[in-house]
Amino acid sequence: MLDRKLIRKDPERVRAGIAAKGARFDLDGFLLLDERMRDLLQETEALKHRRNTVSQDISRLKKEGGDVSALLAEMKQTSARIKEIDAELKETEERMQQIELTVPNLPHRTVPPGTCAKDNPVVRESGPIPELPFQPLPHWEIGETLGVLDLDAGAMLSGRGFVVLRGDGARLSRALSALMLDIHRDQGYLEYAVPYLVGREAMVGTGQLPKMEEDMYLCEKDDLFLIPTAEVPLTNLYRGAILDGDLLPIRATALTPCFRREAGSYGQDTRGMIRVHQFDKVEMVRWTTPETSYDDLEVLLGDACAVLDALELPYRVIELCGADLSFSAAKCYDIETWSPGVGRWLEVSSCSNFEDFQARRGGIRFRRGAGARPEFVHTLNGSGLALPRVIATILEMNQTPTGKVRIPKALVPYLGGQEYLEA
RNA sequence: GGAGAGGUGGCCGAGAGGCUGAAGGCAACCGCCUGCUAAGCGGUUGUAGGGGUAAAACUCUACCGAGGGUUCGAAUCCCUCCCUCUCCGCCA
Repeated sequence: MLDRKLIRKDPERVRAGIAAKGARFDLDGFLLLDERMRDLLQETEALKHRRNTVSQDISRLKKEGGDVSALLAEMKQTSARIKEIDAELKETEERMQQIELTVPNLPHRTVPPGTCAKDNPVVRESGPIPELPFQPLPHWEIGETLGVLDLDAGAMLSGRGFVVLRGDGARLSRALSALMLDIHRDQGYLEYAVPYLVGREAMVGTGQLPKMEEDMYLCEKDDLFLIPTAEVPLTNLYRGAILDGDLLPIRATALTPCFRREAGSYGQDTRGMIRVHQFDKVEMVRWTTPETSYDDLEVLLGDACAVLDALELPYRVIELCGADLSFSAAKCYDIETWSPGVGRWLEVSSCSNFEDFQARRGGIRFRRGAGARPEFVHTLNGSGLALPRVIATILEMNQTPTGKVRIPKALVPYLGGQEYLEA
């Protein structure tokens, strides 16, 4: 949610920011509603003031035995009028809130302009991509041959886009999760285990609702959503809270499955484990102050890259241009790792600063000291990392001509000393 | 799922139609005093929104779990919902 005062005071800046994201918003209509709302507010508040004072008079006069019938009659009318105005006020306010929930966050001034993914500049590369001295296979072939990946079983159980990991594949996934969580714990993140089903309010708080409802799995009986990312339960942990400023930045991490309908993405990236409806991901969230949040974003990005460094996987960091930024983000870096089997860069992490956009929606604030006014925190999150694509690139980057797959050194202890995956 | 109890400020806790933004206590902050520490004394301390201002000051309105209703007037009466606790049932 944007600051209503900002929309009021600097509509052109809002207009420009939304345009940079390639979104549309009837700003003028909103401003009209806002003006109407304030007119109504003033009228009803003046009437309420009158009612409050007259009510006192009535009480006093009654005690003195005076005649209050004229005042009662007047107040009856006044109250009726107040009721009318308040009804319209409520409706106006609700309409404004509905609109506000669909207005995207504004991009930070440093966000590169652009209209599509091609305009995302590469801002960092881990190093040269090692060339494999033979024709690399895609992970689904390696996985099926080793018996660690069973796509048919996934499709049979739940349909296309669901995968089954088997034996060392499942163990590799578990080992990766543990490694990632340990790395982030060392970086100062508190580990959580959170619900995978959340209420509407949580989804509105982080910005998935109302706009992205079609992409979410919903358990209708209980009106609970399957989380698309641990960002939702984690960020909402502090919904409505006023945090102690001295404790910022607060850091949290969690491993959860993520559920995404991926509506409308049929035909794209459908092979193997690249785009699936359910996948495990380790997520990091930071709550911080407005003045430090962009430093936090760089730290967060580094915290995510550290996982790829540990796994010895080549990667690059791209910065999303305006049009490619998600609804809630003000700035975002994607980390991509190289998949020699698919011949493409695969996104394994997205690190974003939401500034106070989510904090406004969820009412997450902090106080700089005793007696200071509460201010909205800035929230950030980043994947650290999404598992399936990491598993895919490990299989592909570490494949050998004999069909074995070398396990990255950092993972070996998590697999009981095992150094290779083999059939 | 059934039965009961309850949700009031940072916390505890009174209030049972008007004099209550809310007693009392605790905590925090500021000042005084005490040669340390503790105690003591005085004062201050909620949130949101509107108006106002260069910014303040100031001012109005709302807020006692949420939403409706009754009334000139609701923390207080009525209805609905949510949450917490206790007991019973069911279940990994």
